[in-house]
Amino acid sequence: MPAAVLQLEPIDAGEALKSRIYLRLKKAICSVNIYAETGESRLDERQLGEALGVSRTPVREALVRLEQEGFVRTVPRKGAFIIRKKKKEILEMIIVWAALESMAARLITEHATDDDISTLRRMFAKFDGGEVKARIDEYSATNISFHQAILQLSRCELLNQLAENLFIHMRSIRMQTIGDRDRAKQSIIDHMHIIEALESRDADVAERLVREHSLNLETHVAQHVTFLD
Amino acid sequence: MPAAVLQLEPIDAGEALKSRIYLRLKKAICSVNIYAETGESRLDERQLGEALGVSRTPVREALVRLEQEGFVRTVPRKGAFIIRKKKKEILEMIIVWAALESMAARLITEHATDDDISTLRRMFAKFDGGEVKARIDEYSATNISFHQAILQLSRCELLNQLAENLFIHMRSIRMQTIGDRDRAKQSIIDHMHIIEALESRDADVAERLVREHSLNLETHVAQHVTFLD
DNA sequence: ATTTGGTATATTGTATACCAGCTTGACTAA
DNA sequence: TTAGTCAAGCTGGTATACAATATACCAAAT
Repeated sequence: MPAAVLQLEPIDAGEALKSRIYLRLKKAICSVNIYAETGESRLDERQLGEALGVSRTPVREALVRLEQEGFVRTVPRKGAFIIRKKKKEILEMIIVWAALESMAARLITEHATDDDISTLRRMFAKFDGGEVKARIDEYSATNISFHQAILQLSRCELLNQLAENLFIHMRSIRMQTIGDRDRAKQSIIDHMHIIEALESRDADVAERLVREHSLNLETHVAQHVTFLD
Repeated sequence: MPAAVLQLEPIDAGEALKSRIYLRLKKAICSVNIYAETGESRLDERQLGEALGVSRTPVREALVRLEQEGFVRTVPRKGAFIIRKKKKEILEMIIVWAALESMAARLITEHATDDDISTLRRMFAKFDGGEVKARIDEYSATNISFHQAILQLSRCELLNQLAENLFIHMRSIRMQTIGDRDRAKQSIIDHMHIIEALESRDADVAERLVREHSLNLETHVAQHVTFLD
């Protein structure tokens, strides 16, 4: 006699402790790690393990991953510290970001649907009046979402993944520079031009505009940012 | 009295076992991991530790790093396996590589010395005769070195670092496609154009040529490569 | 003979034990 | 008072022990 056929999902046997710990720590770091922070930032393995109810081993493996991603630095015999990037490293990150995001823009012109692109335009609808400066915090969030959306719409997972690790730092930088001079106003203008290029499916222009937008940020940081180092 | 100021290099306080193991394993994987390999590719923690004369713990931490970088995949309760990328992932890597290398080319036109750039040209001197196909293996090595050199001359550490992790896969792909059709011949032509653009410090052209050179590889792989999956 | 279930074994995941190197602070001597 | 030394205890690095699970093999039943 035939056995009864049950439709069963395979149970998720894994995503072991180390992965869950990794995600917890990353989340915690991302929500704290503002460059404004001043205090010491050492992560005590025993303390973390105790707080999470596990031993040091999986905590250490999570820390190794975080180190590999550039979120923490472990000094032999001293411990793991949340990283605050040097200005030079920030500038390099912006350059790499420019490379990744401009390629993403190129891919969008080739692969994305019109509907996808229209979501970008809708993000800025509420700032049509032009009073950007008055709602600078709100605009800052939109600004950041815009750049994240560019990466996601590229439909290139690897591009997304690499950008993701730069993102936490980029977010801090963008938040702390958006208020300078009339960068917000220029930002919204740049974004509109980028959207127009995407809508007209002009890969070369879209790529160039995105790159220049990022590299402008790089120049600005190089010249005016003093809160690093 | 003011203390004498001595310029002292910080001594290398360790680079603990896990780092050295990590480098060893990475090197070993890079030198073996050809997509031609067929056999099982599991890495036995105990065995590795024994071979290196250490316990499993530092081996595991090295494996976590390698996993994070995409060289191995660990399956819960089963172990770590050297990764063979799917075709889709290879294509994404080539796209990301194009983004990184084209940005590197741009940076070269801005930062590199004439002497730096001349080293690129010298790499191809021995193939001046045009008999590339006869020495395809030798040319393949030069081809790969060329792309590596572009990244290095950019003087952007982060760009280099990110490209480094894609490199092992790119190398395999390049080695296995350089013999197809007359790709070698076209390759050397492309490279010369790239060098000319760099020499004339034309950022836009250099960037475009590098990008197109990579994306041509992507198209070729998409259409003709069958040894994946 | 084939299939099924159990058991033995091997291997990873996690916890704990132990070691080495710093850091700190107190005590002593100049 | 100050500098120097020594000891104790933190803290991370490594090794090992224990638990959980996957795989392979074998025996028994149909």
